Parts: sequence; C-alpha cells; structure tokens
Amino acid sequence: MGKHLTTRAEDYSKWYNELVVKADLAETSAVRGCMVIKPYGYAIWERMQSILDKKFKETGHSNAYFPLFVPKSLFEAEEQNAEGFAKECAVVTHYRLENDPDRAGKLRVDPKAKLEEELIVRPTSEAIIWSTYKNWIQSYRDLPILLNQWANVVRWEMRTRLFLRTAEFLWQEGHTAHATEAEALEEAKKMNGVYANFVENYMSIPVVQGVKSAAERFAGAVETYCIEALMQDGKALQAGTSHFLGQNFAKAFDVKFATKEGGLEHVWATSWGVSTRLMGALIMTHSDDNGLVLPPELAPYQVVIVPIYRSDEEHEAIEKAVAPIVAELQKADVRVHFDNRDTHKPGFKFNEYELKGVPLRIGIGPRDVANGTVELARRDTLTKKSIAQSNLVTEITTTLKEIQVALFERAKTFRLEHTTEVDTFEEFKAVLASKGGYISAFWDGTEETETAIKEATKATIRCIPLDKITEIGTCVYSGKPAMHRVLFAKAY
RNA sequence: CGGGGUGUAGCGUAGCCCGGUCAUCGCGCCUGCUUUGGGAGCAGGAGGUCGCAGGUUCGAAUCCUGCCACCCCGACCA
Repeated sequence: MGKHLTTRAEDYSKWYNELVVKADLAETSAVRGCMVIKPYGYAIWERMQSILDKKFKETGHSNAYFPLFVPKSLFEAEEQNAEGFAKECAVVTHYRLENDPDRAGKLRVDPKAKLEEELIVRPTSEAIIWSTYKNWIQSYRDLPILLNQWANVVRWEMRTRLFLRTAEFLWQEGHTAHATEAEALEEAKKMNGVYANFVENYMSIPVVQGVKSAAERFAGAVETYCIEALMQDGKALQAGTSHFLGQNFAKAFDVKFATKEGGLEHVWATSWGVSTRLMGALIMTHSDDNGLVLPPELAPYQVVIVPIYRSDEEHEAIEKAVAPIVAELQKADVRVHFDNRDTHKPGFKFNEYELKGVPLRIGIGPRDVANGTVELARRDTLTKKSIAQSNLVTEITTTLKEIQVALFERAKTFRLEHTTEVDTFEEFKAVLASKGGYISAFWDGTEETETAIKEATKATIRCIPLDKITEIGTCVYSGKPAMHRVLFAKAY
C-alpha cells in the first residue's frame, strides 16, 4: 500500500502538504491562513481558468468585475446569506494609519479615520452584485443578465489547508438574473452540468451530480446543485456548486422588472462557483507515492524531453535530433518542454518531472540518436518503452488521450470500490470506520435524522444524486419510510 | 476558542529528564576534479542571536515563568 493510500487523517494530511510543497505548487505564507500559489501551481490553475472561461462564454456568459468591499448594510440585506457567512467575515473599519506617538518608526490605526459604515471583504458577491443589478433591471428586455467574475474572496476559517481551505482563495462566481423561475432553475442545472463536464473530462475526476439537503444548502439558496468527488483517503470533496436562488436576493434588494404583460415581478436568480479548491481535488485524486499525476489537458507541459549525454559531441547530436521533434510536437499543439539544463543530471530530472506530474517524458541519448528512437515514459503507469522517432507525434497524441481517459477510469474504479450500499446503521458505522468512501443509504428526508447521523458518525449527506432511483425503503437511522437512497460520507 | 504536540542553519533532525569541549547528523548550497540511460562520487568550504522575553545559576539549547508561531484533533467551512 502506498503511503498516500491511507485513511489516517494525520498521515494523509502530512503526505498532502509535503506533495504540494515538493511539487512546487504552493506554500503557506506568513499571512494567517493564506497561501502563496507558486508559478507551477498557478500555471495549472490558468489552464483550468481558460477552459472554464471558454465554456462560460459558449453558454452565453460574459465576464465583469465587482468591488472587493461590501458595505455592511448591503451585506446584511439578504438575511439568510448574511447569517450564513457572518462568522467568517473580515471587516474593514478604518481607512488610514498614522505615526505612533509612543513607538518611533511604527504605525498605528488612526482613530480619527474610523469608517461611518464598516466594509465587509466579500466572502461571496451576491450582495454587491444584486445591489448593482437593481439599477440595471427595469424591464423583461433587460433580462437575462448572464455574468461571471474571476475574483478572490475571503472567508476567515478557523483551520486552513493548502488549496482546500484558505482564508483567501481564487474562484469564479457566476451571477445570473432571469425573468422566469423555470429559466433560472434551468440555468442552475445547466451550470452544474458544465462543472461536471469540466471536472470529468478535463480534470479526469468522476463526480456525482446531486442536490444538497436543506442543512447543507448555500445560505440564501432555494436549491443547491453540486458535484461531489471522492478522494483517495475515502473522504468526499465538494468540487463545485450551482445555486437556484429563487427570488430571495431580488426581494432583499428590491429588484423588479416590468413583464411583457404589464405586470411587475421580482427577478429570479442563480449563482455558481468553483475555486482553487479544485486544485486540491486534482492533487488528492490522482497523485501517487512518486508525486503529482496531471491529466494531459491540464498539464502545463504535456511532454518533457530529457537529453542524456556524456560529451559535447553527443550533446550536439542530441540537440540536433531534438529540434525537429519539438517543432513537430508544437505543430501538433502538444505542450512540450526541452529541459536542456546542464546543471542537473538525467536521473534528477526524471524524478523532478515525476514529482511534478508531467504526463509523458521523452528520454533521448546517444543510443537513440544512433537508432532513430526515443524512450517514452508514462507518468500514470510508470512504464517505459522505446519508439521510433518517425512515429513520435502520433504515438504521443494518442497516448496523451489514453492517459486522460485512463486517469478518469482509475478514479472511477476507486470510487466504485469505495461506494457501499448499506441498510443498517451498524453496517453504516462499520463501513465508515473501515474503508470510508460513499455510503449509499435510505434517508427519511428529515433534518433531525441528518443531524443525528452527523453527530454519531461525522458523516454528512454529500448529496441526493440527480440520478437517484425512487424506491420504497426504510431509513437507515430512524427506520421510517424513505423514498430513495442518498450519499453519505465524511467530507473535507 | 477547547484538547494534544512541536519550535535547534534554506529543509529535515540529535542533544533537553541528569545545566559545564555541545551546538549533532542528513539533504540542500558554494569551489575543484571525476561523472551523466533513474535523485552522482570524492575532497574542501560557507551558513546558527538553539521561537521571543524575562528569571534561577559562576555557567542555560537544557531548569522556571510569560508570550508567540506552527501542526494534529474538535467546533466552523468551499
């Protein structure tokens, strides 16, 4: 068993933190709970951003940007939302510093510069955006509004973890306004589907699409759709959410529109988001004891070329052989990197790129130059084979596609093996304690039962799957009638 | 904010109980030579207010007090 495959939280956590740092993705910063995303980690995030951004545009959305600060009066307008985030807000109370009269060379907050009204650093932007939409919407002709923003938000969490939960994180948040309930509901479902498609096809992470129980729902939402992923330690991770907000925000911010028929109605809303937390999901889903494993779609470099030589003559011959390979791969839109550094030995580079998860590695030395071959190594299977340079581009483009699918299938198999149907609470607890993962069980639909199970086991309802089968059963906890199974798990 | 743990070079650590050639070792870094198909070898070298502030003592990494930071578990949470 690899050391990464452990359900011991402490060990897994240590493995995860070390990997994030060693693979050069990110590190903790001196600022409480915050993270520095390093160039390599950010390059992966940029890949994710560009793919998602394209999908948003394809589905009719535009990008915009709204302020970081939300005046307290606006923030508290939608009460459920405000209450939900109240305990984790950073608050700006002053706007100026001055020299400290008691400590030379030091500064203090100028007590005279206290703000009339405090500014909340956005934990999410519904409030600031809906206070703006109020001015933009008068008629049904102004609808729908389909906007997205790439931004940072701040949630003052007690305990943080690189990528998974940081005090400040990067994300995108879509905020849409619609004339009808049906259209808004459709939008919320559609964007959840966009997320599922992205996470499965680009990140190679299988997800369950579902809706949240009332207790797990976004504060201020009528319905929360979500995608749920399963990590290698058997814990679930919410990978993205899409909320149908009903008319809650329109009512709170008094956003009405004149209908075609001459009536006046509140606008229907959605919001949806994914964050740098997806980086955490990526790391925890595919990595092994040798480091990160990146799906080709997201890898900043899909192929790295490592030259092996003794003499300058050999080096020159290799450079000459590599040049056309690089050109051809680039022509085929393969992201390739020729690591021609002479400061590190091949063996060092092999390990470095494995740690960084580069999907394919080409090794080329004097033997290959003589034979017209290269050595091609796969990161996901750690296998190597010798192939002819003439077949290289085809071989590589095909293999990259294979890896993309293989990673998904491997993760899906893992999920299947870690999804257990149980019918008694004894089984429920036993499975949770032994192998974790998803537990599919009948639930009577009440919050009391949900809470009782959470208190007894730490497991929560991850979602009510969209593809649930309606059948008559008895609740695993209360024994009361239940209509369908839901997924329970311990979660991040 | 509760419970537990840890702070010694860029990183990881030994020493702490029993105060005194005690600042250890490994990785990394620098120089030179030899190396280069899986994290190179040898030789030499640089790098530390032992988390911070007090106290006890002839003498403190070591004992005492206070503070700070980080990690894990809980509460909170994407």
